[in-house]
Amino acid sequence: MSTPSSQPPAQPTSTLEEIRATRLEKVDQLKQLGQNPYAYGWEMTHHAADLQTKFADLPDGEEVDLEVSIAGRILARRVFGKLAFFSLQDETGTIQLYLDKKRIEAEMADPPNAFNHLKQLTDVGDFLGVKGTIKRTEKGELSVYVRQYSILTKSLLPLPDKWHGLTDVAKRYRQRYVDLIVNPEVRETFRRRALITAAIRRYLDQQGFIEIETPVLMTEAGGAEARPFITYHNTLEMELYLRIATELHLKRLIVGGFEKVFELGRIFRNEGISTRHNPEFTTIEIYQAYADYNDMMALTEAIVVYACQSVLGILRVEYQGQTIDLTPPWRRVTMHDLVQEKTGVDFSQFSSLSEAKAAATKVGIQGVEECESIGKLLNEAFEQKGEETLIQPTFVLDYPVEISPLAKPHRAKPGLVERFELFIVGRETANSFSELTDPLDQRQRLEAQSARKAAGDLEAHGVDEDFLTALEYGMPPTGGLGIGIDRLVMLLTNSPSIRDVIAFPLLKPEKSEEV
RNA sequence: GGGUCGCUAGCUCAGCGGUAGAGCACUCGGCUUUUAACCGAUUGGUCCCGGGUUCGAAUCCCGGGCGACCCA
Repeated sequence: MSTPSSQPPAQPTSTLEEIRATRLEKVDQLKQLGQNPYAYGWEMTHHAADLQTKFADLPDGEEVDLEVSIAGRILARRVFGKLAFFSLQDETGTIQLYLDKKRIEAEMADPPNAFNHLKQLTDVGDFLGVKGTIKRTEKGELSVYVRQYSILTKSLLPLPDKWHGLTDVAKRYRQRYVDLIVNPEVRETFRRRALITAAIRRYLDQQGFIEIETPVLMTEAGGAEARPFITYHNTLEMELYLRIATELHLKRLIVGGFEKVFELGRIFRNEGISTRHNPEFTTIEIYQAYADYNDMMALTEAIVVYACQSVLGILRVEYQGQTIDLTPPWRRVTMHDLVQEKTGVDFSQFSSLSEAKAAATKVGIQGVEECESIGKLLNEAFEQKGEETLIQPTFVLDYPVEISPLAKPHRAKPGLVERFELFIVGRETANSFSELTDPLDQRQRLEAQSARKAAGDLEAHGVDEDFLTALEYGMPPTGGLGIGIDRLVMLLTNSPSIRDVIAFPLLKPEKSEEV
């Protein structure tokens, strides 16, 4: 006895493999119809956002006799018997497609039954090019009333749930392209990041700075205290380091006669990963001849203000529930004064290390015993009691010489250097000095560091002899400034994690390879 | 490095010792004003991996992997 059935039995199509197979069949069907499922291009006249703006005032139910041509990815399909609505997403936003069987089949000879093929052969995720007129539907949705369409690229894999989207954090970072498709705010973050770096370059260009690219591969890491990545050059048969800073090369350019140089680029530090640290990150370092750290403070304010205005248009920034006011001038406070303010201890009074240690212990500073100088103790007290309290932008000035091997001695305060760091939301966002130009002093400081490297300090580096040679030719008085671009972008995009502002952050592979 | 939490269908999640579930997506049928379309039907699983306890483990225990948050 046969089962009376007018319907073909439904095939299982729910697993990823089945969905992919179903869509590959559609690819074949398109080819059989003479349609290329992987087209070569599309002539666009408009983007979604242009149309939404241009026809913002078009009344419900009205059509405009303007032929437009757009393209994008199908994000949603609402299909009826002889009518369908698709949501199409391009880089600028989304717009609805109004797909009417009667109209499409009157306009399109190829393929035959164009409306039915559209229903059967398209999926959410496909790229579609359409031509049509503008109409706001009775229900008030601005739409392109389609005359002709072309499937530009078939998508083989299903997108995440249209309502809940993709929330699994690891998956968002591992498959950022999916994250970008379904989470519009992620695209906005990276668009803003581009606006910020473009604004910074534009500002510096206006001020007469030029950008010069310096080596990433170095025979000796330097310019900062950090563990470097080590790589290997085959034909030279030597180990090379990935740069941990751009400082030493940019200063060579100042020696060479450039007066205003910078580089905005990637540096690499072989250290831990956290919401504030990625092994590769972006800094800008800027050097200006005949300037000092006071000039650099003004430049820092100017750059950050310009970038913020360019991307947000205001200077009061909402960040994770706090309001950060970037209106200059920003607070300037010496490290000594700040530590005294936070702990009640005036470290400039002490004449002996033991005296200072006793006072530091008394106010609850940890790790006092490891500090071998008053300067390190002061810095320890600042990091433990000061840093995280600096929510509004604050320049902290005049650091101990012990932790600042590339900065010029303070012109008035013995034991200190002319250096500042900028803190915003408790995070170090910029670092600057009046650059050390005395080659003999510089040699002493680098050799002391080199001795620490020999003693096993993995964050210390050997002496860069060529850099010292450059200084011996003579470097003019110079102000230097470094800004952490990722942290600035976090602030201006209200992103809690550095991974939110790096398109492809480093993650461990999901499955460990054979060991 | 330490602590806490998480990992179940393509996506979002429930189930917490007794036959693996829901919504969405997919597939099929219907439908010319939807927008999380709707109605009906079908389908879909290495419950992160490996051990152990148990008559029986997604569930309990141990180890491992990956991630999130906090701490150093």
